Formats: sequence, C-alpha cells, structure tokens
Amino acid sequence: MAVTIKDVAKKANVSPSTVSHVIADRSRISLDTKKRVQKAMKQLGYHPNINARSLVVRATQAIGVVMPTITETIFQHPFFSELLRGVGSLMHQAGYSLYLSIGGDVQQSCKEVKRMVYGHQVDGIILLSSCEADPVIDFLMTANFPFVLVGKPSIDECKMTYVDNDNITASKDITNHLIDLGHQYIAFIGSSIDIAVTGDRLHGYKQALKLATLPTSPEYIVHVECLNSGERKAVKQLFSLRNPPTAMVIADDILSFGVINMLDEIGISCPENISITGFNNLYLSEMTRPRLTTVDIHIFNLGVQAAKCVIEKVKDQDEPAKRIIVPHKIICRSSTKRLDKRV
Amino acid sequence: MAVTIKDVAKKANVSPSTVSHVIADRSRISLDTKKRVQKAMKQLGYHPNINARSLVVRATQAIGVVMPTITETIFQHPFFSELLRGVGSLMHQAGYSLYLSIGGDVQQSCKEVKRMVYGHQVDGIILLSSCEADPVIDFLMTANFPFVLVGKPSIDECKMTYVDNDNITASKDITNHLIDLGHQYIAFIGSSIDIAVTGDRLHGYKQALKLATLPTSPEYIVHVECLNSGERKAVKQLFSLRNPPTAMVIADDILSFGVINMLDEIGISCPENISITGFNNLYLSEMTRPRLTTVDIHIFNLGVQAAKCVIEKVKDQDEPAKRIIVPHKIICRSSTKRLDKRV
DNA sequence: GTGAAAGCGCTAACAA
DNA sequence: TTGTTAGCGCTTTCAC
Repeated sequence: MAVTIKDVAKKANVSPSTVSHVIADRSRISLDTKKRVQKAMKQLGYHPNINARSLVVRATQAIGVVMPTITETIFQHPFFSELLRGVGSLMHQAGYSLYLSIGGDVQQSCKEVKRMVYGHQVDGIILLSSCEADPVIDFLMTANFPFVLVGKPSIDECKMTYVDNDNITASKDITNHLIDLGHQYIAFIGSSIDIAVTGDRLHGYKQALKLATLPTSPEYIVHVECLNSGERKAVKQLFSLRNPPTAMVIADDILSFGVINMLDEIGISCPENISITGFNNLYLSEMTRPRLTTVDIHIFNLGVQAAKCVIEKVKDQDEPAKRIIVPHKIICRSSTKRLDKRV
Repeated sequence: MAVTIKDVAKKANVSPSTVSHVIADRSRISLDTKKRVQKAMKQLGYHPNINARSLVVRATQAIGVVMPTITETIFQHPFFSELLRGVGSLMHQAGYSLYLSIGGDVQQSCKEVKRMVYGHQVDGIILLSSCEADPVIDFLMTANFPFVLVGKPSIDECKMTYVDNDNITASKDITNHLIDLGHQYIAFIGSSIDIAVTGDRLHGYKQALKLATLPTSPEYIVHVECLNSGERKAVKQLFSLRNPPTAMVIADDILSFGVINMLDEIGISCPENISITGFNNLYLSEMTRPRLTTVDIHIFNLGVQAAKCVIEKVKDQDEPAKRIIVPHKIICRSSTKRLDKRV
C-alpha cells in the first residue's frame, strides 16, 4: 500500500540500505546518489514507517504523559492543560511524540502505564501527579524505566528525578507579604493535606507566622475540597473566632476565587474586610473581582523542565536522579491591602 | 532483553505461532496447550510488543488527538481538558491509546499530523478545532484518513463526520430565557466571528430577537478576545447607547465572568442592573458571584461521541460521514433576573 | 490442533 | 562508497 524504502531503492537504482543511510545521513554517501535517492523519495512521496523503525532501533521517540487520576471537577483545573502545553512545546522541539494516559483511577492509570512500557510504546514517562504509595511509581522504579515526576514524591525522594516549585518558600513569601501589610490573624485554606503541595504550602505558612512570632493555631487552618456546604460552613466559622482572620493564604487561585465570592455573600468583602491570596497565577486571576494577589509558579516551565529531564534520562540511563526547582514569583494585585488600624 | 513470543514458545514446548494463536484466541487450540502457554507467559512475565504487532497488522490501536493551535491564554480554558477527558474515557474503554499533538500554530499542527499519519502511528484522528481553510483537514481529506472534527467544519460540511452542539438553537434558547424574563434590549458578546461557534451563537441570538420582534442592531453586538482595555471600552460603550442593554448573551462562561466583574467596577451590577448568561457550564460557573445562568453543552459527551465516531470510522472505512449533535441544557442560576418595570 | 515459513518496513554489521 | 544479509517481534496463511 504505502511506499516503502524498497520502492525508493528501486526507483533510485540503489539498495534499500543505501536509502536508509541517506535517511539517517549516516556513513559517507556520494552526493550524487544522495540527491538521486532524495529525488526518488520526493517523487514517490516516501515517508518512513516509524513503527518499523522503532522495532529495530528499540526506541520510539515518544514519551508517555500520565494525567492525574482525579475527579472530574479538578480536571477542569487549567493547571494540567498549562503543564501539558509546556511539555508539548519541548517535545515537539525535540522531535518526540506524546502519548497520553488519562486514567480514571490509579488502577486504570497503572494499567495504561504498563501497556505503554511493556508494549514498547514510549521511551520515557512523565507523571503529572502522584499519590501516597503510588503503584505507578513503584512499577516504574522497579522496572528501572526512565520517568520524571512533576511535584514532590511522597517517598524515595532522592531516588527519582522530579520537578517542583519550592512551595514552602513560596508560601512563606506570600504569607510574609500579608504580614508586611500589617496582618496578624492570618488563616490558611487548602485542599486535603494528603496532597504534597498543600502540605508544603501549609508548612511555609506556619514557618512565616512563627518567624514573625504571630499566633498560629489549628483553628485558623481549614481543609476544603470543593466548597460544598459543609466546607463553606467551616470557612465561615473562622469569623466566629475570638480573633477573626483579617487575611487568608489560600493554596489555589480557584479556591481563593470561590472563597472570595462566598464571603462576599455574607457581607465580608475583599480586600476591605479581608485580604486574600492565591497560588498559580492562572489567567483567570487577573479577571477576578478583585484581581488576585497570587504566587506565579510558572506552570508552563514546570512542564518544559519535566520534558527536558525525561529526554535526558532516556538518552542516558545513567543520568543521575535530580531535583529541579522552578522559581516562583509573588504577583501583587488588589485582593490584598494594608490592614486598617483596628478601632 | 525483553521476553518475546519465542521465549514463551520454548518454555511451553510449542511453536511461536501457537503462542500467537493463544494470544489472539484464534483457531481452535486445545485447552491443554492453551493453559500451558498461558502459564509460561505468566512465569516469564511476557508482554507483547505492540510495535511489532502494529507492523504486521497495519494498525496501531491508537488515535491521534490534535489540540487547537492557539494562544496560551485560551489554552487554559477548561473546555479542552474536559473534552480530552471525554475522549480518553472512551478510548481507554475501547482499548485504544491516545497520541497527542499540541501544535503552537497551524503549521506545526499540520506537521505533527503528517508525522502521525505517514509514520503509521495512529489509525485515526480527532481534531479538537479547525480554522477557515484548515490545511490539516485538507490533508486528512485528500489522504482519505479516518478523522472526526469536534465543532462545525467551515467547508465540505457533508463530506466529513463531526460532532457539535446545536449552537444556534442553544443560543436561541438562552436568549429566549432572557426575553421571557421581560428583557427587550439584549446585547451579545462573543469572541471573533471567525470561530464557527461564535457565529452560530450570534445567529441564534439574532433569530430569537427577530422572532420576538425585538430590536436587533449591530450596536448591541461586541466582539472581544480577552477583555483588554480596548475591548473593555467597547463593552462599556454599550451603556451609552440610547437604550442600554438590560441583559447580555455572552458566548462563553469565562468571558461572562470577566464582563460581570468589569461592569461591577463601573457600578453596574449583575443581576440587579443587568442579566448575564454564559455558555459551557464550567465547574467555575457555580462559584462565580453571582452564580451563572448558562448553557450546559456537555463537553465531556462531545469528547465521548467524537471518540466513538473515529473508532467506528477506523473499523469500517465505508462508514458514512455523519453529524452528531450533542444536546444542550439551560442551567438557570442567579445571574439573570426578571426585568424590573422601568420607571 | 499445531507448526513451518514468509514477511511487515526498517536498520546495522559486515563485505565487497 | 555501496550492497548483502540478518534480523527486530509479531501474525498468518497453509500444510501437516
């Protein structure tokens, strides 16, 4: 059906291997035959069969990307598209293809990863998330298959390469921003502590408070998944404390956004009554009311770095495990404001 | 390196072809040898090399998904993740892998698509967007390669299969909702008219107005990309019209969201002074202030249907071109309200 | 029921 | 500089 290397060879009056050599630009081929072969390829509309090539060179020039195994709502988070865009941009540049696995749960993900690896469909893998005792990571580690993780591993940190932000410092920085504005009672809202990212951000928040010798109490810390009614109540509860917060560090822009709107409904408005910060600097956070002060974690770059790392690892299995920290930046907008002197 | 069909054959004391037969469950194999072979596979940890298989059967069990060639900001739109999730869920179920192409521009996309097709990396392709005179579609059409488009083709509508919403009716429905609430001066805001979706939504809006014998004037129609300062001005201009709008049909949730916040800044609040509707029913639109009345276009299902169609087309090249319309649903929330009697 | 053999399209020693 | 040859791992007639 399709035109093969043999057809080209015949047309150009050379052997198939010569054609192959021309393609790979390997060994010295006379300029004459080279031209002749290239002409034949063009005339016949030849395109190499990547499958056949992969089979013999035992490499696919493809990388598998494993999307997080998550609930539908979280998947709408722009974080993943943005990450993917970063990965894709470098992959394209490096001449790699992208295989995608969108598992519904860990089990499914694991199955798809095994299929990719065992089936020789990819040379390396990028994990866009991990969970505690992740079977996917286990598998990849024992199979000694090249992979990199985006985010912090929950175990064996030194044995695998991963790219992450310094979330502790980032959170410390944004908390300090609030402290600098005169706030003393600062709450923290984040999703489940199981997520490593949330843990780090909570940690940084606490550190900043401690360093400033400000009160830190578990009452000021709320864990929230999706702002359902129970969770809304927990947030509102903060304002019945003896010293209600005048500021909040929130671990995600979208969450911040939800909290701002929710509080507005009960007459607490941002930034007049409360300063609120986010994380991620999504495109959205410039459109919110008020525009959100947040931490830009450079999601795109996270993807680029991850892509770079897998490719390195694929090209040289002996590449050591490394940790890449993508720098962050505080973006000041109008959701935070200097604390008015209390009456 | 890896264990092959030959190793299994040796271990089970059969020929390689028998092993193959067992795998494919083809031709009658005695239960005895079947068991023996399966045992050997398990013991050796055998996994078929998908590449090798693809080479001989001339099919990859993989589908390429082409992400839109777009600016970074738009890519953060949850629409695409959500679509991808729909596609992925069906593909996984059907045992297909997903190849992803994230082109930076049309040129790059085209290159990646050619690579996929010529390189025999995929059996079919899903396009998540198309542009006017799309070279990717041209290529796919003349190559007679199985593909389906999400959204409406700008040309050759009857020759290709695509899945879409009935955006005209959807827009008509949501406009009627506003009319039913007593609004008479209704504006339309959408992105560039080049996008087929926007065109359809504009069309539906006009139809509804006409049917209700309400005034329709180009002054009430604003095209907006990303709410930059010029665009904000254009929106504000609407309120210096002799009859300023009391309601707006906006072609996208995120845009609605931006407009609501922008208007709030200039003292026009939703829904008190203006009723606003969106499109898409993103997860976000429940968290906005006010919660957004919008059209749920069932993005996930759009993805599922597209996936179904390519697979059908791959399995049977003679499958006719079809059009799948995913139903929509108006979701009433609090961004729209009955028009107060004018003073 | 099972196996021998040919071949998918390509690469890579090694010869010439 | 070019061609010969032997696979890569798998499927699939077709004969036994």
